[in-house]
Amino acid sequence: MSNKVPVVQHPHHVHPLTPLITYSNEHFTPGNPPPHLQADVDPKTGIPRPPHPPDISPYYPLSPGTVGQIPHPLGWLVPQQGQPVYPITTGGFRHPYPTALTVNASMSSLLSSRFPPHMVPPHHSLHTTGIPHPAIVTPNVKQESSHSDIGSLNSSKHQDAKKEEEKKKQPHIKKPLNAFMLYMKEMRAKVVAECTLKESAAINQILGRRWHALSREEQAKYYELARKERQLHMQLYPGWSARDNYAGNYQGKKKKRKREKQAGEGNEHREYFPNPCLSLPPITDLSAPKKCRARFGLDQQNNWCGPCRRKKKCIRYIQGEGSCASPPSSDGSLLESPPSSPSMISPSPSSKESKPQTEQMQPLSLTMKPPPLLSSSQHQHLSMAPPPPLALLDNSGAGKTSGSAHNGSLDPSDVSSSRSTGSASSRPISACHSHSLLPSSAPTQPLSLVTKSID
DNA sequence: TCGAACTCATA
DNA sequence: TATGAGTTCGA
Repeated sequence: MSNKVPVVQHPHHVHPLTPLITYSNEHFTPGNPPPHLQADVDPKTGIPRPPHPPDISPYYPLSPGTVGQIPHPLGWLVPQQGQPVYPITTGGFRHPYPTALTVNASMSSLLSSRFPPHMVPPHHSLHTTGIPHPAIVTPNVKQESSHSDIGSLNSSKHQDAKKEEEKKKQPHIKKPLNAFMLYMKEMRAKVVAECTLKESAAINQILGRRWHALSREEQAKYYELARKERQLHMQLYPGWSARDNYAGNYQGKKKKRKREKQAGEGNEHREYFPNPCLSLPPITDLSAPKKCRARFGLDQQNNWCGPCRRKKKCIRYIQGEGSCASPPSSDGSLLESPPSSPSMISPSPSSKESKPQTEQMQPLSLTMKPPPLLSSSQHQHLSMAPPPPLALLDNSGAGKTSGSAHNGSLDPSDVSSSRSTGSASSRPISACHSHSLLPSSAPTQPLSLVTKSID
């Protein structure tokens, strides 16, 4: 990941509101020189960059001089005397934030934020503000590849390294955000606020569910937005294509090993838990330890069955003990006893074909990152813990997530308390989920999800 | 399969 | 501080 240069990206800077929130200079971090006095050159990349205050998305095409004016976020895209190159649909995106910020503005900033001016190819000189193009990341040319000098045993490797380095010197043109990404960017903050979630993975899951809960119309807007962004991207970088981006701009970034998608695991959970927050069981990985992993532990992976090694469905116990496929059903949670009828799964309006039932049985292994290295005994402990009582979330009528309408709380305290209390409480998750079912049990607490394992 | 955004944990 | 892992979806 040495090539992933966060030069122009800062996780917290993408909040759609930041452009408005942070316009005031008083918001600038004390000690920071006034933006206009700041050197605009990124020390790392040498690329001029906008003197954004820390809170402002570096993408946001605001030059210091524009502070206070709040120009149209797409201003840089708007040719002096022409129509915006990048017409933004004014379709009614919902307002993701409580502020008066229009979604259009928000979305516009999302878009424009990726296309600040100065990185635009020369022939597309749309602006002269000298703001780096967020979609272009000049990778840090690190010395890491110089290790090939050592002995230069392998001249070919050396050459490769050089080539790679040269590649690195070329700015990396980021892919335009796809529809989901746009949606994610916009909604992340909201989800975080609602659920007080910190774990990006969990948030993304929620966002994914919400995404599918969106009406087609809403999705279409994002698709359209993404399409436009792609078009714009293509305009800005005529030679660019997703493929090229991969083949040409690929900087040798180490691939993340993607978690094996456990047979559509994600989707069925989506179906089960329309409520973004509620949908995340406190301990999603509980099921995993029931497999070879639990049995043998991490230190005996050689004993695991193949699928388990690949984090796939354990075949051994499905066939042998069946514990994986059908964990002891102590409380009748849905997880343990898959829906007997498809009606249990209320398809979201835009959901794709429902997954095979077998997939529905897949344990939910999201959100919860189990302790990095659980000892076998710990795994055993986990495996003996009551199965995640995901229960009862009959999504009917809830398929369409209406944002904060789902005000379920997954406050860890709820979970823990519910665990130690009454019978119904032996289902921590259901307790959480039940907020929507049993409103009385849950005052309006900030949503929170337990993303860490519970003691 | 990769890459996009994002956060957290770790070396 | 940098990197990897983890999640999502689209291309």
